[in-house]
Amino acid sequence: MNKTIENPKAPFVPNYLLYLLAAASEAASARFHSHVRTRGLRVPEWRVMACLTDTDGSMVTELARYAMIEQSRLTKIIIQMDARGLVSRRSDPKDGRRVRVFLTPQGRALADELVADARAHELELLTSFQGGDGTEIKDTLRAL
Amino acid sequence: MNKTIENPKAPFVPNYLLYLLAAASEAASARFHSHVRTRGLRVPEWRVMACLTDTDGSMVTELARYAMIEQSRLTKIIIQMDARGLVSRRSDPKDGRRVRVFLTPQGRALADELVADARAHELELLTSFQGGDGTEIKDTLRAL
DNA sequence: CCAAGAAACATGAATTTTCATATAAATCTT
DNA sequence: AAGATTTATATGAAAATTCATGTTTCTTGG
Repeated sequence: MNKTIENPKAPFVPNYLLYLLAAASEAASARFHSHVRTRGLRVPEWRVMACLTDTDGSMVTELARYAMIEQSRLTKIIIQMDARGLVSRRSDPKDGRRVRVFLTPQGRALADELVADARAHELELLTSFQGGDGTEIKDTLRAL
Repeated sequence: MNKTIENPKAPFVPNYLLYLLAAASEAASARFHSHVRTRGLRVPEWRVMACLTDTDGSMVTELARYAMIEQSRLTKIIIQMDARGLVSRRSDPKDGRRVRVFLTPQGRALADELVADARAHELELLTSFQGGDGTEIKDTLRAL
């Protein structure tokens, strides 16, 4: 009874969409994430910075949604980043409950640099693995 | 139709491949992951179970690669799952360093059930969002 | 206007995760 | 075959994350 010859069932995991998505995300990100760490940021911090380059001054809850980070976790991350001088937190004058988060000049400098690196890395990925501009993959991913 | 003219500052994040990958993975997984939790498992535990349905009896390091979980973390997860009776750990008689991990009957029952649920969920996802069998998306993801 | 409820953040305790390193068993070297 | 090296897993302390809930500040119906 040789299992290899007999084996009628295909493995589940390597063909499972959610696994492929997670694996692709991991694989595609690994190199850049380690670049991020060499710049002294952890991945969630980088996400926050990247989001802030788009929506500087957004409130914590908005930022949490945008960066896909749970709120209480984000609060703690932001407090640390504030302490490191990467962002500043100011309460919204129109609504005292809200805390708006801004990049500091130092934070912006780092963010801009990393965004540029990210763009370069993305370009590399897309050209080396697909040749195109990624429109197709991206549209597919957006559909999910 | 020229985005650049209408909106000179196109946002970075929503068009960034690594973000789209992470977001797609999150979004696609959210529902099923919460199903997994209702069955009393955390996501990494589910990953371990799913991998073991494919490669029951694999060693910790192999399992770590397959499940995309760092080794020392996996060791701790497996120890917990062992305590809960979901898996059993036996050292390899051929190589005393290795620890082979097996699903217990109880673990296998749960795993089989969840894999079936996962397949059903995957089918739902693919038909509702694409209509096809997902071959195309999957091939694209594998390429990354 | 006031009380009740909702929204936005913060907080604390329990749990997980990470990172570096310890331990132990095989393999290689000479 | 002893010592050195590598491989496999475990462990411990520090740090991060989760979950439930607390606090403060708006909002709204009566």
